[in-house]
Amino acid sequence: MDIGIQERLNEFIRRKGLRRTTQRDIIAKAAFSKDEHFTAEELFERARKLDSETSRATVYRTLSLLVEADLLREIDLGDNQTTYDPNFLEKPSHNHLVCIDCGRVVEFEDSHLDLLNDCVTRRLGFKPVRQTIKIEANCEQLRLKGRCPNLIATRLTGKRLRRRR
Amino acid sequence: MDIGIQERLNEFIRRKGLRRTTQRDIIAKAAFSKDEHFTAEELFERARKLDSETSRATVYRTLSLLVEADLLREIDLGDNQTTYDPNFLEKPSHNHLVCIDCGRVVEFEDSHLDLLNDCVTRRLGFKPVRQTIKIEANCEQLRLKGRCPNLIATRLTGKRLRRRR
DNA sequence: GTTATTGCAAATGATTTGCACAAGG
DNA sequence: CCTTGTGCAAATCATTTGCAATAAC
Repeated sequence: MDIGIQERLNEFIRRKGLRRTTQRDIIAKAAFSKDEHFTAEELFERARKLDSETSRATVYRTLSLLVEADLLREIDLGDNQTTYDPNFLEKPSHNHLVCIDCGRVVEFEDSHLDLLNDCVTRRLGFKPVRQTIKIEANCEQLRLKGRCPNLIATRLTGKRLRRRR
Repeated sequence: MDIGIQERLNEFIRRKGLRRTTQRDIIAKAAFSKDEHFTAEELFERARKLDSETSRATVYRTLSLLVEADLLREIDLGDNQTTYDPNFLEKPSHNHLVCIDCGRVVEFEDSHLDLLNDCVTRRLGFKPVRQTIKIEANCEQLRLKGRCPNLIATRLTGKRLRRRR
C-alpha cells in the first residue's frame, strides 16, 4: 500500500471529528492492498481475511468514508453494483475502457481529452469538477486472431471481469 | 413522438420473431412522448395514464427491448437507478453534463471529443463501440450571481433533477 | 391452437439502517 | 464517562422472475 493512504485517512478522520479505529485501518489496508478495482463484496472478503469479525455493514460505511475522503472513487462498469477504483491517487484523471468481449477494464490517461472536456464544459457555462469517460470497445486482436488475450498487459490494471446477472 | 419510432420498433420486433402488442405500443409511445430523460418508475406512471392496467413488470421488460433495439439508451446519473435517454436517435453521440449544484442535466455534442476518443481507443488496440462521457460541474452563474437558473435553456434537455436517497 | 405476453405477487440482490453492545479519546 | 463505531439482522429499493390467465398470429 502506498505510504500516505493511512496518513491521509487519519487526517480526514481527525478533521471530521471522527475516531480512528481498528476496523477502518483494516478495511483501508484491504482496499489498497492491490491496484485492482473491487466491489464492496470483494473488499468484505479481503477484510475478513485480515479480521474475520469484520462486518459487511462496516465495509459499506468505511467505503463511503474513503470515497468522501477522495481516496477511492466509485465507477460504473455496467454491472449492477458499484465498483471502487483505488488508482486515482496515482493517476488523478484516468478513464476506463471496457472490453465488450471479455469485460476486461483498461485504464488510460489522455491530457488532450481532459483539456477538450474542460473547454466544452466552460463553453457551456460550467466549472468542471470531475469527468468520467467510459469507452466500450471490441478487441481488435480478437477480431483478427479469434482471441482476446491480455495483449496490452503492461497498460492493464483493474482486471475485473464484468459480471452478468 | 418522432415518426419512425413505432416503425423501427415494429421492424425490430418482427426481426426477432416477437409479437407486436398493445402494451409495447403504449409504453413506446409514453417513452418518446417527450425528449426528457426518465426512470422506469416515471415511465410506468406515464404509461399508466394511457392504460391504467399497465404493469411495472411489462414496463421493465419493454425498456429492455427498446434498449436492445437501440431506440433508448441507459445512462447513469449517479443516483441509484437507471435513467433512460430517448434522444440518441436525434443526437447519436451526445454526452451529459450534470450540474452538481442542482442536478440538472445538459446534453452536448462535440465531434472533436468523439474523434479524440476514437483515436485513444484504437491506440489501445480496440475498436470503439460506444463512448460515454459524464461531466460533473458547478454552474458559473451560481458562483457569480448566487443562483443556478436555466441559463442555457436552449441547450437543455433531459431536465431531470438528481434524486438523493 | 400454439406460443409469446402480461399482470400480479413474490423473489432477488446490492446497499442501508435500527439497535444493543463495544471501543476511542 | 460520553459519544462514536461495530456487528447483526431486518429493512429498503430498484429490478427480475414464476406462474396462471390472455392475447398474437
